[in-house]
Amino acid sequence: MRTPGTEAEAVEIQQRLRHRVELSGTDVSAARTAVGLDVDYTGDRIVAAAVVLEVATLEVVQTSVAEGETIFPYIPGLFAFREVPTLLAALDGLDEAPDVLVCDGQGLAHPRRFGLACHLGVITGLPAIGVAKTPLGRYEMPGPERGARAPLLHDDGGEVGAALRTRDGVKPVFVSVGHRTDLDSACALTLLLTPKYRVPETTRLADQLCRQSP
DNA sequence: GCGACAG
DNA sequence: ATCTTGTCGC
Repeated sequence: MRTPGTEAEAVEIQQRLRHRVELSGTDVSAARTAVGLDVDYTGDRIVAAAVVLEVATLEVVQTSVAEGETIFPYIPGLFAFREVPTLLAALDGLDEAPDVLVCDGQGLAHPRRFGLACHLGVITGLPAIGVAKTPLGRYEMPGPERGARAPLLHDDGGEVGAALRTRDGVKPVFVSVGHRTDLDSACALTLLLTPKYRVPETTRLADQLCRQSP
């Protein structure tokens, strides 16, 4: 997918691709491997990192880094166009495809139900979930214990994700389906990836890796 | 029209 | 995302 020249063109691309999202098919909590994806900005450069973990042990299987130029501006709702090209390059550097993509941003929890995790899932054909640190829409507050969850809501009232508590008494993360899985599986996987910190190990390690790769 | 708005 | 110290708690 080339970088859109205008905001309107970007929206058209999302409208066209959104129908390819599959909302079931894989229990990602049974995945053997999961890849964490994140980027870091430095001036007009962008560094993307992919870290593959074995879900059962949380041990690193492989890492990959790619660098590119920041072309598309940051626009909430179109944020994926800024990061997708370099993230795909990082994924290309992996020897074998991971079982699921764990993205740092929204999946269906997006104004057009097509956030970053949907972009990456549909383009790669791999199961994908979005785990964001802040939500785009409204949400109900889950109970205070790890594992508690409450609906993340679209403006039209539909449930597009979940506010999921990954640590007792700590602000929840915002989980949504990206591609080829369901919300229950996505939340279950997120809990497997958060034994100690609020944010999934996949995302934490990818964040560390791209942050230290100038 | 205005504000809010993933990273 | 980034600008930014010390502090409280497990």
